[in-house]
Amino acid sequence: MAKYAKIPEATVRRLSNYLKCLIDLESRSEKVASSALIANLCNVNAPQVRKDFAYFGEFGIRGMGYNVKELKRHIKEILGINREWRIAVVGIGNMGSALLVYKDFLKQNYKIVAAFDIVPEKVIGHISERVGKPVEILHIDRLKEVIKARNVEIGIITTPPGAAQTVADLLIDANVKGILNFSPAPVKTPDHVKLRNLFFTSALDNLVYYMTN
Amino acid sequence: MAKYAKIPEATVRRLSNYLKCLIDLESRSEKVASSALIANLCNVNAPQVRKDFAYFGEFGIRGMGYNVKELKRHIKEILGINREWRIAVVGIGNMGSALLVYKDFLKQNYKIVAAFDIVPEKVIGHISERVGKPVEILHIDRLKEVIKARNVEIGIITTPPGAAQTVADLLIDANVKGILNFSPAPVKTPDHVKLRNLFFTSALDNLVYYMTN
DNA sequence: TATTGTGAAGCCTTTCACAGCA
DNA sequence: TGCTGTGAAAGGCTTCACAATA
Repeated sequence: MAKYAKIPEATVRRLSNYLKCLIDLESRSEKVASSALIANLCNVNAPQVRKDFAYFGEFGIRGMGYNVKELKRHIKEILGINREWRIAVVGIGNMGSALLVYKDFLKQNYKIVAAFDIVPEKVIGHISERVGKPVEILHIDRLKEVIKARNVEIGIITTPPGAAQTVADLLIDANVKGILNFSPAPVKTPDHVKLRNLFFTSALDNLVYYMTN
Repeated sequence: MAKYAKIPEATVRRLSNYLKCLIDLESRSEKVASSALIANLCNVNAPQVRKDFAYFGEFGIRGMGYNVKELKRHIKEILGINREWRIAVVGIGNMGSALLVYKDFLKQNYKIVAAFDIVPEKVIGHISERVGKPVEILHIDRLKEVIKARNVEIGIITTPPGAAQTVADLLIDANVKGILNFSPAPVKTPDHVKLRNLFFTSALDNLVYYMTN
């Protein structure tokens, strides 16, 4: 851990975008990409791209560009996603059940190995009708036990906002190391449990700001 | 438009977080909040909060804090979300149908007034079973016509990645002013159509980076 | 007294220009 | 020749300390 020198937060944020572009390039059988091409695809500029990559080594080829496959591997390594991460989803409403079958997670080594709800009987129906039963929905009472048994490290919260903090506390108590909160309520975690809030309306708010101003 | 002086991008990003906190405070009947309280709820620090608010006026009360309701109104105004925004969702799979009934959109004046798919007959079934029929699912051939008729300004893309750019081009041609892309493929728009990509896996990538490092 | 609003300092990030290399 | 890697400069953002004031 802490294998690389201090990398700017902004760079870390861009790395997963670069990764998306590289996956796209790979799917189009492109072997090599210049910083200018990547910059164009990711809506940044070329020196930025080069500087970002330079933080974790020199592996471009002067006069040519970057090897797509190799670069992809490097980025995955630096982000720490070059291995499987086991995830639990809590709150199996519309959003939660959509995540349970979200294909992009699987592609990227994110594996949902547990799902919880406060009324599991209620939700099993509509999920199995639509998408089969990707993972059994369990009562939230079993959260701690199952999270330990299945080596879950990340919890995703997709409950209504009122329940978000309660669920976060359950996840923290069950020793997850990170929480991704999709519910539109801010949640608090202690320092040793990393947190990311993903508010859909924030993305819209941001879009609207730049549409208006 | 451009009513306020240049506001840092980072500040704009934080504004919708502050808004979420204020909504939360309001629901707990808090009338006044200090910068320290807001900072704590939003995981930033107090001078940051004050500076952010100071960009668009002076409306704190020294010795007291900020009036929650008034502050909320101000932030909504600056973000441009003090009016209804009409949205179309394209691609009614699991994620798309979850968005169609996403309650937080409604609460915040975001109104989904159109939904499109390439096989509308196929998806109507599973949606109506689960959540009623919030809005009729139409064939994507009617996108341009319906978007104009219903005054849609924002398009949300929830198709598989392979279709994302094609759909973006349709939306651009139909004269939307902004696009929110949920599909895990980068999309390009001309300068006059604002774009925001919302990659779920990026949030996880980011979380994992800070869990690992 | 408590808390805001803010200039100035410090820090971090981006951009630039070009040396270095395939 | 073309594109990377990078030091230095510029720019932007955050933090700090404190004056202002309800």
